[in-house]
Amino acid sequence: MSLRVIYCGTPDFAVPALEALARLNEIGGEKLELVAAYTQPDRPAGRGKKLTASPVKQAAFELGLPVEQPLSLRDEAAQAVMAGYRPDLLVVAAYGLILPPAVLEMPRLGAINIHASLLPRWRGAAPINRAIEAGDAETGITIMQMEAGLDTGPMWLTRIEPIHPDDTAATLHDRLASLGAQALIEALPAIIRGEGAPEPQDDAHACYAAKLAKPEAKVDWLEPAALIERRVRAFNPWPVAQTMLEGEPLRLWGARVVDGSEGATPGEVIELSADGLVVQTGRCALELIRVQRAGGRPIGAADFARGRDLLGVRLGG
RNA sequence: CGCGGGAUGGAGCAGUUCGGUAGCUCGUCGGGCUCAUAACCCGAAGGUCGCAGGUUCGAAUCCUGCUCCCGCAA
Repeated sequence: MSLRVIYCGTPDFAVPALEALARLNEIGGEKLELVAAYTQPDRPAGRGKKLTASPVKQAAFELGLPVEQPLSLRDEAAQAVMAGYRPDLLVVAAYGLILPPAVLEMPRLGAINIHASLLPRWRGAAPINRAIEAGDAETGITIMQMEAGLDTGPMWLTRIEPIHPDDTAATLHDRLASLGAQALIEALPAIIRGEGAPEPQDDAHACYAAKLAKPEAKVDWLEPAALIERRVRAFNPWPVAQTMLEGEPLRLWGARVVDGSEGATPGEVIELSADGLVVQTGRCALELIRVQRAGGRPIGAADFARGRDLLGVRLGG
């Protein structure tokens, strides 16, 4: 007997699990057959607006997998195409398209999802970023059975991952992507054999991780330094915390909380330190360690400050 | 052909408008001062000005082509 699997994913996060699946010949006593990869359609992206294939599409191409990129899975034609692959199981990771009930019910074993948080906390699109922004001490991976609701399905397996004080969304993302692949492989045998039952989520403890939006990246210097510092890490590598300096955007890639100065205006540069520059906030101050101006690469804030007269300058606005 | 910025000693920048000695803040090295120092003083080394071609007596600067980096927008 063989198990026919369709993989659905789009960004980098979904690549390690796809590759891990591709390396397996059998699982849970059954022959594993990856029959197709579903990913979002190519979109104009980057400078020059060139059509760009998703990371999952590129990975699938290298694995020699058929790739499907429907605009939606709500219409019957797309569902018929999927049915043609005769899937026994859907594995979904950050796919970005809604799977309607007809799709969830099509495979014998349904659809399972790799979610980058400890559900029911941080259901939704940006769990990694929101966990850092909120200052969570730990997060993790949940392998869950998908149902119609947004990340509401019962959980097969949970893996915890600590959030380090210097973690950015980029570093945590990489660890979780890798952990997600491991957790998937670990959870699959029981799922395939129908052993045990997934644990329902406690909706009372649910919270939602709203998708990141560019406008959020703008720093409000009236906020506490601790929150701004978490956002600097949560928004790295995208959309990147940002402020305005003398009419030009300045992106913040690294910062740390330090003592503030009495009487200083939030947003004011109150000190040039060995590592960078210190900016007053609503509570305490933020020492900028790594910054980037438009047109330039990220550089140490101390380097940035060289040759510039920044003391007393007001950021933001 | 989406809009735009940039490449100048090890770092960050000015100089390009209007062609004429390679400059600033640091760092490095040497020396001095100091109980001492990331402080201060004196001195030195270090640059094919992204690449290629063109104009010119003369190009970092003007013209043409190319490479690489990046912001916005998606």
